[in-house]
Amino acid sequence: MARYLPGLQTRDRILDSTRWLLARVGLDGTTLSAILERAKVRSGSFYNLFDSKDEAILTVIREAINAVDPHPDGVGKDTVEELVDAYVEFITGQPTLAKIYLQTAVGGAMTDETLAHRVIAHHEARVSRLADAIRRQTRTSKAKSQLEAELLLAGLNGLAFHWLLDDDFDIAARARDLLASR
Amino acid sequence: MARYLPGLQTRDRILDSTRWLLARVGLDGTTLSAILERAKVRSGSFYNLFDSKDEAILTVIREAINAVDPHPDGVGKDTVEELVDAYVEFITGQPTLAKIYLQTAVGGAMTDETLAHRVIAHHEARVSRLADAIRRQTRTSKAKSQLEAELLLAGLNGLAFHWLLDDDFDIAARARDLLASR
DNA sequence: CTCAAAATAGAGCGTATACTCAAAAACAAG
DNA sequence: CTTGTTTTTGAGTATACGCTCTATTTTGAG
Repeated sequence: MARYLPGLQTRDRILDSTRWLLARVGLDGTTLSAILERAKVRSGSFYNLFDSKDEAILTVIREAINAVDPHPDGVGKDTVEELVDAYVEFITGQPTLAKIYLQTAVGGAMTDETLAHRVIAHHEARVSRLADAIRRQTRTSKAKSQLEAELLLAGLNGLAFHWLLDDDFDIAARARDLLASR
Repeated sequence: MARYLPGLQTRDRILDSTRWLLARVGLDGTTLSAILERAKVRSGSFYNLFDSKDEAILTVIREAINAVDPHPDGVGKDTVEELVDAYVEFITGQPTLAKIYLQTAVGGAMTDETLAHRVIAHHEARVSRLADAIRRQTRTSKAKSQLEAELLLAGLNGLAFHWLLDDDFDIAARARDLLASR
């Protein structure tokens, strides 16, 4: 058995627990004791692996932000439809991370400035990638495709927002409608 | 001086304080002592006027949800443009309440079930009102205008979302673009 | 098996929170 | 002014939080 494996395993258990709690009960509900109980770990072990409770939480949130951007290798090749599908799949397939992502964005809690910038940066990256795809397919001007991408992504975020409120909302169908209505 | 006036005034001060704090520091930061300090009220007075801290917070949140729906008298008359303008004005003019509204929607914190239903109900009311306006102007079918309204509102929510992240984002201009792109 | 390093356990600490309550103060009608 | 009511005060309580620390157990290479 590799040497530092047990520690890494409990670290994973802690992050799993934190991720689960963040999505279900939000930032408030994600208390240390809740994390510990779910991860079956005692506080001493926790503080051998993380400097603070916030470190565990920020680790999970960063992971959520990164997860919004799929297939980083396919930049410059994918179609608009593929990008929209990828977004919907992310939202519905990983509602846990999706919720955390949107919660972080709306902010209020977790007043970490750098986190907000990170979300903005990711948002802009997704806009320009979408704009590229639009430009490749429709050969519109750069400014126009940028605007179109911005509006499309706003629509998708709005749909995600609605879906989080209402599980029965058919986000995939509405995303297709959104694409068709362009 | 009217009899129960002083009590009502401190009640207002408390709600003002709560509203301000909810928007600036979020739900977490809105502690009792923060509310008390800002309202210049001691805990005893607070608990003469509210049963709990949550009661004050929920009062403010309900107010925020209701504020999303402007001019309830103009139902059946307003144009799509007017409704979109009203939405943008609400968001930019009352960012405090807007932020609380979106935070409530994304949820996580404040696990009040009835609150989520309230947000959904309001959302649906706005969709159908928007759909009516669309129908009046374009004479499309009921189903089609309903869908169009849903997508338009999703777009607006997405833009609001972006604006909350980034103050410099020109939500009014983008909302106009969104209208123009239909 | 031995033993040093790694990992866990869990009692305990300081602090902040929401909330209570008895007493004092402010107030307005008679 | 007197009096009963409303309002405010602020010390005090119980609880939950994040976190520390030492003792104990587990681990795995030699």
